[in-house]
Amino acid sequence: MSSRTVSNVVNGYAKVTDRTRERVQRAVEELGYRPNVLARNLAQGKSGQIALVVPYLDTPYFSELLQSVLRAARAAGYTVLIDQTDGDPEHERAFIAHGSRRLLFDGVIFSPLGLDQMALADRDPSLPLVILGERSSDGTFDHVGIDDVAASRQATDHLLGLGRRRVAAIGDQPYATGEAAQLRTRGFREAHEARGQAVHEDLVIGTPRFNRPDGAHAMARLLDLEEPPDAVFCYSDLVALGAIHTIVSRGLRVPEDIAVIGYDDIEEGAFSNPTVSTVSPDKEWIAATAVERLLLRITSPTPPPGLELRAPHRLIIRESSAR
Amino acid sequence: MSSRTVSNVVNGYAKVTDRTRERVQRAVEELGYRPNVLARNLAQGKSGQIALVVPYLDTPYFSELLQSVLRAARAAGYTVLIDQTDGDPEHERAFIAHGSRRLLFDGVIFSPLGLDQMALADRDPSLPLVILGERSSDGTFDHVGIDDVAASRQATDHLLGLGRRRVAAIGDQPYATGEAAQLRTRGFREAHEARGQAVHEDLVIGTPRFNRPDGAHAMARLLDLEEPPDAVFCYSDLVALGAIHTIVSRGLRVPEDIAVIGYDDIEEGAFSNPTVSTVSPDKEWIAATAVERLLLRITSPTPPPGLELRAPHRLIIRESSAR
DNA sequence: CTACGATTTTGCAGCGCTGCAAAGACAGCA
DNA sequence: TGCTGTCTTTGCAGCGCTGCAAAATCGTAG
Repeated sequence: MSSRTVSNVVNGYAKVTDRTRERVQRAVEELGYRPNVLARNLAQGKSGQIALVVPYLDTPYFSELLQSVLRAARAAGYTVLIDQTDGDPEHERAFIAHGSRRLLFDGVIFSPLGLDQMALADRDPSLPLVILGERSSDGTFDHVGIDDVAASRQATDHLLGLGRRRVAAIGDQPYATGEAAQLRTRGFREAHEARGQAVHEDLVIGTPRFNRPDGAHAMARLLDLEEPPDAVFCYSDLVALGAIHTIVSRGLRVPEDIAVIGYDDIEEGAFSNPTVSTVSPDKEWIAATAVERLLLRITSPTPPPGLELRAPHRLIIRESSAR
Repeated sequence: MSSRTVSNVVNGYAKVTDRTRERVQRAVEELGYRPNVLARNLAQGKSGQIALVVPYLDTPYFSELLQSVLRAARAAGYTVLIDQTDGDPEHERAFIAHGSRRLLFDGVIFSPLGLDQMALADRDPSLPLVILGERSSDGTFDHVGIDDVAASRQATDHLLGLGRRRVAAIGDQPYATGEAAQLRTRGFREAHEARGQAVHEDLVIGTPRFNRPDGAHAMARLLDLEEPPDAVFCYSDLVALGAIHTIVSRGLRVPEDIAVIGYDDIEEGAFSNPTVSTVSPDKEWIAATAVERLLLRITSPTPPPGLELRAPHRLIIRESSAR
């Protein structure tokens, strides 16, 4: 009973007689043998791990996503290693750049924040990569995300359809790394155009990030205007929650005085007061697809073409923008 | 220039002449050499990874914790591998039981939910382990957590101090795996005793988990009572947010009609409407201490004694229980 | 110029597994 | 019984690194 035979049995590989299989299994049982993952990794040159790299882990959107990624990876026998970049371009680059720590993981699902399209191109081409969010694929990796422009157009149109005429947008980021924000702003504008309405440029507010304090501050600025908005399209649910916090603390009502819609559909928005209307991306679909494509990329002998994968999304109308 | 010498330089080890060091570094640079982590792992029998195992990753408390753990681990040159157990006892056991996948990680920071003290004892004793939450140490692992009884006593006392006389508790779990809940219930009772008040037994409500829907349902049951409570101590902030959601949707006011206090101090509670009073455990301290103890346990030749480490906590009073 | 101790470099073995190809076992048929 | 073809088992090499001990080098003293 050679070690090689044991290996065959343990891995379910190859042709093994039922008799041998049983004998080995009994021995394994008795001796409490456990295969050494490290040795297997070395011999195969693979780690059986994938990395999920996101800017912030305490952002509900990402932690909800992480959960789904974890599930999908586990189903395929992979473990998940995580890292948070804080949006730091250097840190982000290190992860995808030439080799770096490589080998710890067989592939990466990456949600870039600080890296623009240029920096993304300069990467280790042998590292299987799936990008989430708003960088478009250059053909060497897959990109999974919803159609931001369309979703933003729908959200904005919903507010305009309510009869609101001074619709604000919170979250614009008019610089190279703010692609996601810019797509949403584009959708915001398209919705106005489609209805023949002019965008109130003073109501388009930028924020450094997409979290609660950002939303709260931006909203305060909007309320300080001579003519405050009567509706707000927020580029994330957290921004929306921050904005609502400010509105309410100023004694105004949502949605009566100001209607609000967010983006991401985090659970929190379904229980807040008021509940928050939102653009709901299908996170389960995104996670499952990202993992599936990544594993394909890892196991495929020839690199598959880089795909642009559009996840489904829908508008969820709750109290914050009810009629 | 042997491979062994390169190894010495790369690891900063041993006595190496400046001249050799330089020569090696130049070569490394030119050839773009990267050490193979997998091989090093095998040779050393370590993986340089620690695992963080929690019941739910989309719970803000855990994702905020994860973030701090990640930071601490990274500072020590370790990568973090995560797993979510969904509170499944089998899954939890597999992680700490004899060997299991072992070797993928050098140690585990574990927040058990489905495992009682008994099951916890039956584990691979060679696996460095730090427990978070409410299992007490049996001397072979460290335990990090706040003093739940004291914290709960303080929270309840705060409500009683507001002059409220019908104080409810949401989150009790009177079964083996509900230790955390039971400690909080004990604190709840102690606070009543200290003030010579009787606990209204019908106002102590159990919940299967500690999330928003649980809080919302439990609150609905409380409001359906003949004599509803005028204050509620919730065993998590999510429960509190769910409860507030129900209260408000029934047309009642927080804190005027019902005061609410939660537990965990998640960011959400600072921006909700109303903002939520809470028991704030020092998460940064917990994460840093857990990682520190775990690494000590991993690197120490003789296993250090299992410590009970009490993290600091404080009461944060916000709108939901303002006077 | 040789000898010796101290320091740096090198070589070898081995971590435990898998890929590959050779060896062995077995069954069928002449 | 002997031979062939097929299927199963085995042995060896090697993944790339580190621990250990031997070999080489260097500096200094006799």
